[in-house]
Amino acid sequence: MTSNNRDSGKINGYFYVTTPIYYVNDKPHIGHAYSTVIADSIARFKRLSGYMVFFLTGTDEHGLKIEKEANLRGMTPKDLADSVYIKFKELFSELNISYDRFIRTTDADHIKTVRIAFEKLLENGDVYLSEYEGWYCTPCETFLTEKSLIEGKCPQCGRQAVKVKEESYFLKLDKYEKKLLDYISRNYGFIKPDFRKNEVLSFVNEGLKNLSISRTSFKWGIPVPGDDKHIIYVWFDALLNYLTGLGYEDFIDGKNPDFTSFFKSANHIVGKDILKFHAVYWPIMLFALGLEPPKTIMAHGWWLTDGKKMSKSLGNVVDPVSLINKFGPDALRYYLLSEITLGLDGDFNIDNFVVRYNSGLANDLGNLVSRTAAMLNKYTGGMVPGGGVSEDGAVLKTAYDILKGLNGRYDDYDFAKILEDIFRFINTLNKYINDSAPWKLNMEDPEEKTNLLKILKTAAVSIYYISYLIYPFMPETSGKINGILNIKPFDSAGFSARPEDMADNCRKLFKDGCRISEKTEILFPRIKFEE
RNA sequence: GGCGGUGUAGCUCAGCCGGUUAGAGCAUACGGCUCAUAUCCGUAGUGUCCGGGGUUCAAGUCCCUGCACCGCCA
Repeated sequence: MTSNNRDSGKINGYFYVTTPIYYVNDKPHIGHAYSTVIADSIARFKRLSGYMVFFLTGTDEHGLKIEKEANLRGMTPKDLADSVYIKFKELFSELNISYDRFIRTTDADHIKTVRIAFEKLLENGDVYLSEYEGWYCTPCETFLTEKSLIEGKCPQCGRQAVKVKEESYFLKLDKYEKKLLDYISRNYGFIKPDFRKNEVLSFVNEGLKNLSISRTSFKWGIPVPGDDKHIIYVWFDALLNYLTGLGYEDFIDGKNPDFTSFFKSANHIVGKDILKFHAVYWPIMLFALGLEPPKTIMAHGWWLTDGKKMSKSLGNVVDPVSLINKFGPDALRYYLLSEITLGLDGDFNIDNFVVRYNSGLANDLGNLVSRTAAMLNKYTGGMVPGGGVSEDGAVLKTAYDILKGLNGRYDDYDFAKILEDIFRFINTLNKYINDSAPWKLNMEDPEEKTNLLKILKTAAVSIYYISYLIYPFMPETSGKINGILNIKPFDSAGFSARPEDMADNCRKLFKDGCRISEKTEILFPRIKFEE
């Protein structure tokens, strides 16, 4: 699973990407698949570009909600976590998620990291013991201001808030308020997309109150070092997973030289609902620990079902596993990534899914590969012509133009645009084949033969480019295409190619021609609507 | 209540600093091809660019206002 480019001699930089860690109170839905696929795609692209990549995902397993749910089911919280965590792991395996580590907040090294961090902040005074008096929403584990209550109820969940007075540890937020504002405004691209940045800025501008980071009302969690009756707040615990995953403990001991380089490049992929924790509390925790904030917090939108928010009570929760079983992992990945632009919400609709599958994947891409392979086998005995035959310049220029803009598009997480470009290229190629009509050419005529070979080579080389371009989004399909072309897949050990290397790469690769495989697999069988 | 955003073809959306007949994909209709997964390619469209007012030689694009929807905060 792990792959980095340390040994390839072509290190292009460091890249650290994380998903949220998923709460184990319920099995995974399509939103979990979405965050994870985003992270996987960028991780794959960066690896392919020669970066040292570390990709972290995992599960968040502590907190009152888990304790309660476990009690309800008559099991221990850890047993509950074990049973749900495995479902996430299975989903990610079926989705071909190339994570380097799957972290659990119950892992021993994480618990140690949290304790180290807590003690450190206690020592430097950024965490202090005090007393909280006010309103509290038990299910949300959130302290509420009197003003925010709606008829005595929690504004978030609508349930009865209770008045509490208890001892609690607090994290100094006010101390770092200015520093945070400064950091956000000076670091373009820290919060993506941009309109979310404004929301965070206005939130911080209104002033931050110190954050309670311990609870005494339940047991399931990490106890405060030296003060066992306090359990560390689930968010303080959870956010620190991003440090554990990189080996914070070793870093503290001076045994982790890559830690700083990796963390500087951190990209946290999060849902819009947890942006505040990542863009406000997390950077302040890091300031307090003497670390720099991550490079980017990328907040994506939500998946709705037929226009409505997914919820168990509505019974409209989309199960990613059944979709994968029916349509394959890449069909789901393609749909998730192409249907949503940047940070906006998307609507999951199964009819639309099938339409997009048939028109884009089956008809355009799948059929292109299929017709090209068939012609090669029919006209040249399966040989892609070598260096003596040149490709059509206008067609390849389309590919070069996409490659030129690729790094920037990835920096913006603009996957929908990249896929749009790729599919425009696929159309260009289909049109090129139609217009030049190789089936009308006569192999016996020397001039027509030259032309035929040129057309087929253009198509084959272009398909290799397409395979490269779709690899981060649809790794399995890319692998199948390379299999048809008889070329090693893009995730072969030691292989890396930046977009700007691809032209050279292709020249070498096709210098002596190559023989494609005889039987060609249908990449995406058409789906009939009756199904 | 405060701040911000959105409203463009049947659907999903693109339209940067205002400038020729307003665009793309999907869906629809018709035509072409047969290498291919009954696939591919071409052509045709339709739009009071939310309503109203204003600035300008010129506004979907700027300003004001009304309506509708959405986000963050309270």
